[in-house]
Amino acid sequence: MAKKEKIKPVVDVSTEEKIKQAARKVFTQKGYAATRTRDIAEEADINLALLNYYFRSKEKLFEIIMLEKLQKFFSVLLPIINDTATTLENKVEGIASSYIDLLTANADLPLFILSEVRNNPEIFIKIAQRKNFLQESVLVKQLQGKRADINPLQFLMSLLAMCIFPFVMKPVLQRMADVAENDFQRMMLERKMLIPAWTKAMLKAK
Amino acid sequence: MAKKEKIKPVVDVSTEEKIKQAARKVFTQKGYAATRTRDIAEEADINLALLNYYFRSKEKLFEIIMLEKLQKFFSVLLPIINDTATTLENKVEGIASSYIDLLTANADLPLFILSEVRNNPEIFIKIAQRKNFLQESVLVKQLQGKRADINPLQFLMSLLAMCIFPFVMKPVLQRMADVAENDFQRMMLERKMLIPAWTKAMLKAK
DNA sequence: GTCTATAACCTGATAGAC
DNA sequence: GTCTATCAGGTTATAGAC
Repeated sequence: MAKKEKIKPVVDVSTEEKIKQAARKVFTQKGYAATRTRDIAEEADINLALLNYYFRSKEKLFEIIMLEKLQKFFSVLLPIINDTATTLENKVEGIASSYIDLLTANADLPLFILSEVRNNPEIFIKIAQRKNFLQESVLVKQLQGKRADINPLQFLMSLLAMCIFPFVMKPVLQRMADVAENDFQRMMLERKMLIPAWTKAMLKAK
Repeated sequence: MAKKEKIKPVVDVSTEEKIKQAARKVFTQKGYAATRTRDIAEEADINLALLNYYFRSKEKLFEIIMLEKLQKFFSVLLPIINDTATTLENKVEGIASSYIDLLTANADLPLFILSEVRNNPEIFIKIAQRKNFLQESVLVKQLQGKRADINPLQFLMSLLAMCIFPFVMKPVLQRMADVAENDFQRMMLERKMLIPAWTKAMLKAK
């Protein structure tokens, strides 16, 4: 349980939580550098000084939000790829389904993480539990058992690409391909079926 | 006429060009908001005032660089997808090969474009020659001829994802999967073969 | 805990000498 | 065209009253 409030009505959250919610929104939308603490204060409907009272600095607040977001992003992946009870096909379905659900509700999450990691690689080390958690995963072993001739990272990268990239491209798609919000969501739902079918075909390809 | 130099030795470029080169580097590395005009001036090894003398403002300079980068990014795609003389398979090979070459030399190009478009959608309209240039392309028609039951955008999105996403993920990969620069480049070369094979399998999948 | 006022600093841009 | 010096405005952060 991340928070200690017993029952917290949605209409009356603590000031600290209001600031965090606002920070989540503004940071992910605009990125660290383009965000002013005033934007966050205004969004949270609180006084600017309170931000520093609760979080000391913009940077400290950002770090909290970023760690949260990284956690969110990877907590989808980790339990699935190391599940010894499921097949490779199950895992692919699970990853596609969970990521598409997560990103449908948080479309700006991947672009936020990726662009901030570029400017701030250090923060990324903090959450990376251990290096090579991908290569040492059950999924990779299953992959190698099935197709020893395929570099597992190549496959994994394509799988993640098909799940995540559409959300990174979303702003572009909406402008260059006239894809409305409805259409986009329908397409992402369809993707939950397409990705397992396509990756299955990829693993059969010679 | 922006410049009058006929032949310009690499060792002695004009001040204007030095500023542009520096701007290309700093803007793509850090993004618009995190870039200070002082960074660019320092990188270009010129006086800060000269930046404004030649380009009026940070924003104007950025616009020039961004248009250049968008041009670069889409000029790979446009001629290929509308070539009536090539097959669908040829087009996939061409896209994979050209994008991987382009991005190997300009790895931060996609993340730069994608993250700046988020903050500044207007500039994007300027270069988008016409909407729906994807849907109206020869490639989409060929796709529909082959598999009328597949949404061409779904296929195209996966194709571009497999070409571009690895470069967006590159900073993450290098930290979470311990992929060195050499390994990464080898993988991208391998991808030029994998993508045609995989997309072919995808189009056969039922 | 919350507010107002302000300090301390940074950044884009320009004036004016050369 | 290029430089130094500086301005004007904005930004983070804090001091101090309530």
